[in-house]
Amino acid sequence: MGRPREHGPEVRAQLLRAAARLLNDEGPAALSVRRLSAEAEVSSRAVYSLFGDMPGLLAELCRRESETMVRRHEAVPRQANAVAEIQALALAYRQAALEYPDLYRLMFDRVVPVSSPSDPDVAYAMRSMARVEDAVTRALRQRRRRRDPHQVTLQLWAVVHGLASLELRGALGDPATAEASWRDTVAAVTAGLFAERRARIA
Amino acid sequence: MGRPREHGPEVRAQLLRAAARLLNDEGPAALSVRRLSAEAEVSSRAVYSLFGDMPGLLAELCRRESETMVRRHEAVPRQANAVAEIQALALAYRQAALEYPDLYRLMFDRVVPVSSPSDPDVAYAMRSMARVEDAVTRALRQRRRRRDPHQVTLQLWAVVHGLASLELRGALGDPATAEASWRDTVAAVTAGLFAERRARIA
DNA sequence: CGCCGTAACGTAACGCTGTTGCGTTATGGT
DNA sequence: ACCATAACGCAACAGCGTTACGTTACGGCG
Repeated sequence: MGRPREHGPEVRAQLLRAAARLLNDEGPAALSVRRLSAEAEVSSRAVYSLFGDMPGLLAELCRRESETMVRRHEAVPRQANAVAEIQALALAYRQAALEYPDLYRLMFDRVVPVSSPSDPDVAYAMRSMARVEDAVTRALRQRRRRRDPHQVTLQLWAVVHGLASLELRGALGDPATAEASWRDTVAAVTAGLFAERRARIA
Repeated sequence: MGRPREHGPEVRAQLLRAAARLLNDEGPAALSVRRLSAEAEVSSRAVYSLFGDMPGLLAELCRRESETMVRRHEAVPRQANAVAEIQALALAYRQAALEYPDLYRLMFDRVVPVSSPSDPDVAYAMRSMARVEDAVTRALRQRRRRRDPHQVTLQLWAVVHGLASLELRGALGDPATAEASWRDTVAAVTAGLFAERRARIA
C-alpha cells in the first residue's frame, strides 16, 4: 500500500541524460543535485529515491561509460597476430576516452567523489580487461614467453591510462601528434613485453 | 602607510604545513579554508591575503610537491648506461608518488580544483622532465636511434604516470608486486623504445 | 462507501563549502 | 594629535549534499 511511486525508470533516464549533457556541456562543476533536478524538471528528492545519493548517480554514469568501453573493446576484430590486436585494443581505449573526456576523468581521476563501485559493477568493468587479457594470453603463447597474463594486462592498462590521462590534459599536443605517440608507445611496450626469445636489456 | 601586515611568511608556512598535515592525515576532503585556518590558528582571511584563494593555496602545495619530484630526480646518479639511468629515474618517480600519495593525486588527478599553474610554475615543474630528457637524448645516441627526445620523454612520462595512478588506486597489488610491475613495464618500454638496430615488430 | 495506515512526495532546513563586504583597528605621515 | 590608509576578523551570501518534516495519494478494511 502507500502512495504509488512516481520516480520511475523514465525519471531515472531523464536524470542520467541531463547529467551526461551537463557534464559534456558545462564540465564537472555543473553536476549538482539542484542543477540536475532543475534540468530534468524533477524534485531534488528524485536523485535520492533513485540513486541513494549523488555519488550513486555518478557511479551509474561511470557504469555506463564502462559499458561503452566494453563495446569499443569488443568491436575490435580478433586477429591471428595477437600483438597487432593488442595495439588495436589500445587505440579503442583511446577512442573511448576521447569520446567523453569528462566521463573518462569521472571514472579515473575522481574529479567528483564517486561511491566505491559495488562488486557486480567491478565485475562488469573487468570485461574490457578480460578482452585484453585474452589477446595477451595468445600473444604470450605466440611469442613463447612465460609471463602472468593478468600482470601483463595490468601493465598495458597502466600504459594506456597514462597516455589517456596526459592526452586529456592536453600534454600530447594536437590529436595527430597524440595518436602518433599512442601508436609509438604501444608499439614499444608490446615490442618489449612480447619480444621473441632474447632476454630484455638491463 | 596603513596597518602593518600580520599575515607574513611565517603564517604562510603555518598554513602550508597544516595543509600538508591535513592532506596526509585526513585526506583531501579535510582541506577546507575554515578547517585549515582553525588548524593554523589564523583567521580564514589569511588564506585569501596570502594565496588569493583556495586553489591558489593548493597550487602552492603542488609546486612544493613538484620540488620534491625534482629533488628525487636530480638525486639519481648519472650513469654511462643511459637506459639504466632512465629506469632508475622511473623508480625515483615512483618514490615521489608514494611518498605523499594525496599530494601526487592533487597534482595530477585534480581531486580538488587547483588553479591552472602559472608559467613560471610550469617551467619549474618541467625541470624533472629536463632531467629525464637529458638521459633520453643520451640513450637515443647510444642506441643510434633517431627520435624526438621530447616526444620520447612524454611517452615515458605517460607510462610512469599510468603506473603511479594505478598503484595509488591499489590496482597493482602489494608494494612488492607493484615494484615488480614497475620494473618490468619500464624495462619493456625502454627495450622497445631504445632497441638497437632492428625495426620494431608490427 | 468512507476511513485510515502507509509510502512516496516536494519543500524547507541543517551544516558545510569558498568567497566577499563591512566595521574595526593599528600604524605612518602631516 | 589627528587623519588617511591598509590590513585585520567577523559575519553574511550563495551554493553544495543531505535529511527531517508536513503533505498527498493510494490500497485494504470496517
